[in-house]
Formats: sequence, C-alpha cells, structure tokens
Amino acid sequence: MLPPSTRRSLPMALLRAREVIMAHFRPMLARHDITEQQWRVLRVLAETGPLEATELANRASILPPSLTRIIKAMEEREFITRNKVKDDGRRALLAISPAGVALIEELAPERIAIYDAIEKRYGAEEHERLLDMLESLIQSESTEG
Amino acid sequence: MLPPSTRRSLPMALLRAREVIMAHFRPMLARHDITEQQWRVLRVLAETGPLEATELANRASILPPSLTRIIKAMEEREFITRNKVKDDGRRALLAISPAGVALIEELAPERIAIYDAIEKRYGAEEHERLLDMLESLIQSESTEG
DNA sequence: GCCTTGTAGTTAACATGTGAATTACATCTT
DNA sequence: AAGATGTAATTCACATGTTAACTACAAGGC
Repeated sequence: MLPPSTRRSLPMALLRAREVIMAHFRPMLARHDITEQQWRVLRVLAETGPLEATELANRASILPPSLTRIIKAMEEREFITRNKVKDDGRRALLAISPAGVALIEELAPERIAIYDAIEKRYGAEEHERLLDMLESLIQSESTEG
Repeated sequence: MLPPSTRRSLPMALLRAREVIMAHFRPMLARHDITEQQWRVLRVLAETGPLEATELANRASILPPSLTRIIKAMEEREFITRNKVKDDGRRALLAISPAGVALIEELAPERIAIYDAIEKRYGAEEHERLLDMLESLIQSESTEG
C-alpha cells in the first residue's frame, strides 16, 4: 500500500474539513470575545448540567491543562461557577452561570442559521451520513481496535 | 431546526475523529522528536518539491505565523533549507534536505503500517467513502458557498 | 495508624493556533 | 522618480495543545 499523499490522507482531510466549517463560526465567537473552546465548555455545561472537571474535559474534548486555564478565565468573566464537592477535597463541580446561559441563548439563532446554511450547501442527507461515518470511525478507533 | 447538541455536531465529530486517528501516529513522531506540524511540512516538501512559504502553509494547513516558527526550528535541525528568490527579496524557496528525506524514508514503513491498521479496523471502502465525503464537504464550503 | 497506590487537578515548559500590527519589497500610478 | 497601493513574511500578544512532573487528597493493605 502506498503511503497516503498529503492530498488524500485522513488526518489532513479531517483538519481541513474542520477549518472550513469553523470559519463560519469564528466571526460570531469573535464578536462576543469568546474562544471556540470556551464556547464548547459553555454548551456542554448548558446541555448536561454541572460536571466535574474530568468529565467536562472529556465531553468538550479539551485536555486537562487547557481546561484549567479556560475555567479560570471563564470564572473571572462569571460565565461559570465552581463549587467544591463535599466528601472529596479534590473534586469540584463546574456549572454554567445565568450570564453563561444568557450568552448561549443570545447566540442560538445565529448558530442555528450557520448550521442550516452548512446543511443546505452540503446536503442534509450527506451531512447526516457524514456524521454517522465519523461516529463510526471514532468508535472503531477508540474501542481498543 | 434544533441547535445541534455537542454529542452530534460536525465540528466536534471532526475534532474527535482527528484525535483518535492522530493518537496512533503520535508515539512514532515522539520517538523521533518531531511534531505533527513539522511532519506535515516535511511530507509536503518531499512530495511537491521546493515551495515558497505561502504555498507551503496552504498545502500543510499551517498558518503563516506558525510556519515561520516551524521553519526556523527545522532549519536549525537541518531538515530543510531556505534560499532567497532572485528578483523578489520577499520570497524564499523552502526545500527538504537529505536529512529530511532520510527521516521520511525511515518512518515510511511504520507510517504505512499505521494507515493499514486504521483501514483494516474501519474498513477500506468506508475509509475511501469518508475521504470522498470530506473532500466534498471541503469543496462545498470553500467555493464561495 | 502508617504506607502504598491511585486519582483529580494543577503547574511547568515548550509548540502551535489565531488575529492584528509591522516590516520589507514590489508594483502601479502619475 | 516619488508616492500610493499591494503582497510575502515576520513579529507580537494571547489562548490552546501537549507531555511530564507535581500537589492534594482518597482508598486500601499491612
């Protein structure tokens, strides 16, 4: 089997695909002075409710050292809160604040419009199939292949 | 249309997919003390021949400021060379050195083995289809949708 | 109770991502 | 030829990615 060229390798294709998609969201995030990762943290907490750092890191696909810094910044801006867990001095519960919820709600319409535009350009069925295939790939690679 | 949950959004799926794939390559790169981006630069130059910085940045999907730093580091390690272009003092041609070629050749077998293992786990046909779909997505988003 | 082992989170060090500003050249215009 | 405009590359400032080391705490074994 030939070594894949950079023109057709899975890592490069995934990277570029993500770039072109995120390009549509960046202006929105920049206008509200939040990063892509901060946005992911907010959404996960909004959807899931309070979480400990490890679980939050997994769900938002952010590494622990990055999450530590992100949490600190977002606490200062009062988008999230942190409360120590009784019975275990190591853990802390992270939760979205009312201001965080407000930000999510403010951005919701634009966010939906962007997603819809992507679906429209690429095709709704293709979009669904692509998501299925990516999830399948993630499964095949993460379950001790 | 509902806002996509973090469990099924294209940006998150692309990010996670890339993570699980790259996890297989990182040990190899770490053993040779090169980063993922340095590896991309080497491969692009090996496949394409000498390039100017802008073209190299595009092909390797690396932003100009990052490329500046990467080039500097790789020049010091003598994996690449740089030659000013006559007639235009701004441009420089970047090329892979013999040591760079040697590194690529040394890693080739392991690289192929990793790709083959991924194809095997995920399915060769699925793999091809996924690449096609990703390229199609990139096209649909980059051509002034 | 003390010691070992394990776990959650943080810190440190360095590389890259990202957007904005800057420098060095080229080219165009008049 | 001087000035305006455009382009290639770099620099700056800050955020995140990444690995390794470290701290703080918990649970289990003796």
